[in-house]
Amino acid sequence: MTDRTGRRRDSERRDDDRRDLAAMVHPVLRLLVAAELPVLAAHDVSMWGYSVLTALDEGPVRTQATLAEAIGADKTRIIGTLDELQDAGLISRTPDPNDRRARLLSITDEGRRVRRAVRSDIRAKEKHLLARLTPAERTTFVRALEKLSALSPDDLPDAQGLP
Amino acid sequence: MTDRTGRRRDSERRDDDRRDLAAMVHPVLRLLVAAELPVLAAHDVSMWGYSVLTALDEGPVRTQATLAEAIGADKTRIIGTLDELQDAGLISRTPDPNDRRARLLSITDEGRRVRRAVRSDIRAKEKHLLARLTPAERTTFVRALEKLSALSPDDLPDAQGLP
DNA sequence: TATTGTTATACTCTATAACTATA
DNA sequence: TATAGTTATAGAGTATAACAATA
Repeated sequence: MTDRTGRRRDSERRDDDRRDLAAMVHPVLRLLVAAELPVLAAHDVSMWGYSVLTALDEGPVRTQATLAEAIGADKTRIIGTLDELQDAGLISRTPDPNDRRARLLSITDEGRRVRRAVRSDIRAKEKHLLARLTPAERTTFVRALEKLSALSPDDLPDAQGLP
Repeated sequence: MTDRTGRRRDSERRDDDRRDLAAMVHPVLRLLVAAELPVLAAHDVSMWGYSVLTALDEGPVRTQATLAEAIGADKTRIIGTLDELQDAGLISRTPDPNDRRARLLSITDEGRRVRRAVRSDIRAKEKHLLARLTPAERTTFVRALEKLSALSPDDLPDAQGLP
């Protein structure tokens, strides 16, 4: 049934023998990032910059902290990114007249153009990777990813932060 | 058909409107890592340590560089990890008598025990996450991950390193 | 006093290169 | 001289805390 080290033979492989999810997801992410970096570089946008453009293309945001949280970043570390995007004319960033502490953030037409150009190039590369899957696998894989990526850490068991 | 900003309404959503894969995979990995860290801490193993144990549980390895490459790490950065694992008695690490430059690496019985205990705990947490998917989605998702995680950077289009 | 954004500091991770020991 | 491993250094990325402006 099992060999000396406790591993099952291929013919008897069960779901149990698979690697941990993280051990599979990590290389996949590495692959995707490797595919994206040259595209981003060609369009002169950083990874965080692209993430910001994507978020703002969904609609404007009233504070930088909100935006930072939306893309899973620290509020202090997107500042440089916002500076770059603003200098490049890809986003607009002005103090809220009603509360001058906050910065109204929105994507510009040029920003939208760049974002979509980048996305189109990335899509093309993703297509090559997803071609390794059957059409049915592709659809299900993407839907599963959408579901799982929408979860928050609070959805983990025992994830209630210690008060 | 599309609203002012070019977004389609939900009822007409097409595959095209999905986020980029990396934008979905990244949060999923974050979630998985958040789930794993407390487990690893409870067993006094680092993430890299666990990765090494997993690799060595597949069988012994003759050089550290080989092991490093197998787990996608730099050969210099697993040294500390190997020190810890060895001190904890979880791996054996001895010079190859035939070529004393190389280090024969293998997992110990205790290492195997720890690795499996960790894996079992991680599996339990993964189960909670995968419960968000239907059984059919689960199976397909895992299989798709297995396929994609097996790809190398060379499988990307235009990935031929410049000579 | 509380909140938003910014800057400064330190800390972690990683990569590069220099070194040792074997061959 | 070439290879495996180690150590040292520096660099990038990130988080923490202090600060300035506004409310």
